[in-house]
Amino acid sequence: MSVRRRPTLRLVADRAGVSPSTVSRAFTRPELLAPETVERVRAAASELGYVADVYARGLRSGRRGAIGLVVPDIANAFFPPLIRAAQAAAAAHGLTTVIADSDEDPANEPGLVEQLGAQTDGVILVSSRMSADQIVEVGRRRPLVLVNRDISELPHVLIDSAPGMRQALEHLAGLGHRSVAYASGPATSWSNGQRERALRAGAAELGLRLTVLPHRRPSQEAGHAAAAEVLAAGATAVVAFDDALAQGLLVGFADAGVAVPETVSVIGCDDTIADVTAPALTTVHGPTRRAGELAVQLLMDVVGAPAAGDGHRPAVAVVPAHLVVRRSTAELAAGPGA
Amino acid sequence: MSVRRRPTLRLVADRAGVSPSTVSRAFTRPELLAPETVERVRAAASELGYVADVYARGLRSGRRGAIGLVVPDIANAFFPPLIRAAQAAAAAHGLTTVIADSDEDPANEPGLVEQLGAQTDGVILVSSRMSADQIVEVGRRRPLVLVNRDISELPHVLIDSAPGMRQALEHLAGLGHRSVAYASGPATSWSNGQRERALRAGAAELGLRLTVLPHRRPSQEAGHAAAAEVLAAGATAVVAFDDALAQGLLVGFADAGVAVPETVSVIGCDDTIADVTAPALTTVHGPTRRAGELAVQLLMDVVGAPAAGDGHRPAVAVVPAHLVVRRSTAELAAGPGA
DNA sequence: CTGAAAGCGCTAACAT
DNA sequence: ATGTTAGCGCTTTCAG
Repeated sequence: MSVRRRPTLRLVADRAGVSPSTVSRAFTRPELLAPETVERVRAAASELGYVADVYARGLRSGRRGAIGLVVPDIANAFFPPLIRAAQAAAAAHGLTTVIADSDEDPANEPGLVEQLGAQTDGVILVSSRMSADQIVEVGRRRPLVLVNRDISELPHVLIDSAPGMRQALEHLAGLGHRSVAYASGPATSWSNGQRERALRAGAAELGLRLTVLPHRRPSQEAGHAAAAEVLAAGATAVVAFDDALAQGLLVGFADAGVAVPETVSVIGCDDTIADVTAPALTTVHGPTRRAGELAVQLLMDVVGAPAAGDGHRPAVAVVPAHLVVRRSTAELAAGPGA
Repeated sequence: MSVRRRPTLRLVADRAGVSPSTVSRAFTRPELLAPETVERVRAAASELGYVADVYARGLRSGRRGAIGLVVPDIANAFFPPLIRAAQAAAAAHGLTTVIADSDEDPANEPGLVEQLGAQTDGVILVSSRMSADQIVEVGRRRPLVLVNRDISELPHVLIDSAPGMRQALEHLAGLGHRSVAYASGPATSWSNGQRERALRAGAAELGLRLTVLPHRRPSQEAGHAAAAEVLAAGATAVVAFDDALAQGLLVGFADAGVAVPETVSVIGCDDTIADVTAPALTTVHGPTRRAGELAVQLLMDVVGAPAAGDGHRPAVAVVPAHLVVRRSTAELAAGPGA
């Protein structure tokens, strides 16, 4: 049970009858060696249970073999799929992923990015709450890729809700709705701004009346409180910033004795809890996993580039979200609004 | 934008007019230095933006400054709270946390534990699906702490559902129920076995009839299918292995036109989605966060022990789960059963 | 294609 | 209380 010392490269070298450098090359640049040598070394290594020491390698080579990922809250259902995808993509490049959680506090982010930056080859910052200036500043020191922040100085991937928002409006219009409310999310959220803009544009084009409700924290409680405002606005349908807010609306309407979807239709966003609600939420689903993969890819590009950013402008990837119709939206029946 | 070289300890030493070892000590063992020296060194360091290189330090000292955490699936709502708590506890010890995801496949676990073991000071293996033998084997090489696996050879922390199960039964009995079903989870799950045992014992003592349904994957679909079996068994209440299964039951009953909680009461387990369902689930809540903290603490003990496990038997921590009453359980009204 | 030699940046004896 | 010395285990020129 006592922790025995791990075999070193030197030991493998002796056993295989070669020099230490050859063992090193057998793992890092096998193409430089005679195939039979590679095989002999590998055999010796696996007999001994040799695994290269990540720290020694990192020290010598400067490559850390890891990437960092900073999210506001692992427990928020939006992030884990993205995390998993990023982790898988990183693993495909032979890299470990270190995850940090800023606990929803932007003040924690610089330290986290700094710390992870020091022990990884680069970091992916997801849905940062920091100001653009701060982000650019931390991005100056080490390779940094953003997700869901639109800052041209840095490479980033954006989940574009606009197409989904547009589809939501078309769906509603097709069901006969004429007056729609938007239950806004946080004022500082890039995604919220983007969603509101898409909704305004779409409503204008489709001839729908759009009432934008005040900014709210994306929580169930906040959604509950918003239900009355939707009714007061005379809207027969509501699009919410995210599924948590939408779920709150569902409960709010239920408590007020208003039937969903018979009397009012509800659409969420993010598709995080949508199939667990009653009724199942019609929602805008974003390709979160794809975003995670792309972020890793962009990071690999930055890390790979010799003197990044001196000639090229940062890469940007945009992935579109789309509507998923479930049970919380329906044809406008009689005429309950006003 | 190009990534400039980080300042080294040597540089700080020159600027502060001291030797490298003094700089090192100023950060790792300041109590050995004159306070004014410590301050001078720290000032120089922060002017330069110096941060110790984790890799060089790890190589020299043997301490990695990190712990590993292996879970079956980050996207499963049960794990993130535990992860966050463990991360916070580790950070309090000055340690980073590296998370790995076995993707629900026990075959991935040994490699992950091995890999993390090499680059951390020890690993926490949560809800492992490996056989006990395999676990003991991987635990031989590096410090390992288990969560929700009861293996006496290794330190572990268990979330004990028994008290919660007992309370669930008492709650049901108090509401007039006499016949209860248990919707089992995976056959290989330690937690499932524990829950079933507690239920059998409790039912016997309270004079309730208990029908144990066949093992199922803990998914919503599986729960949906189980609804009919509950009715067929003549039970007026059902306890499910977890909330996903319970949610499936809720939907299954709704589809069958059976009212919850009026006609049948439903109790979940884990409290992962319980406040989002309709009706809100009465469920058994386990102190997941506490379990995460304790796991880190046990790991610290193992890591700290000079020659671990040669005299002492591995430490074990057990934390009890308890019932949280919400809206999916109610008094038995008329007499619908049979 | 393979080996010898020189450190990466830090910490831990060992000396003062 | 601080400086000196010697590497941790690996990769990487530089020579063959």
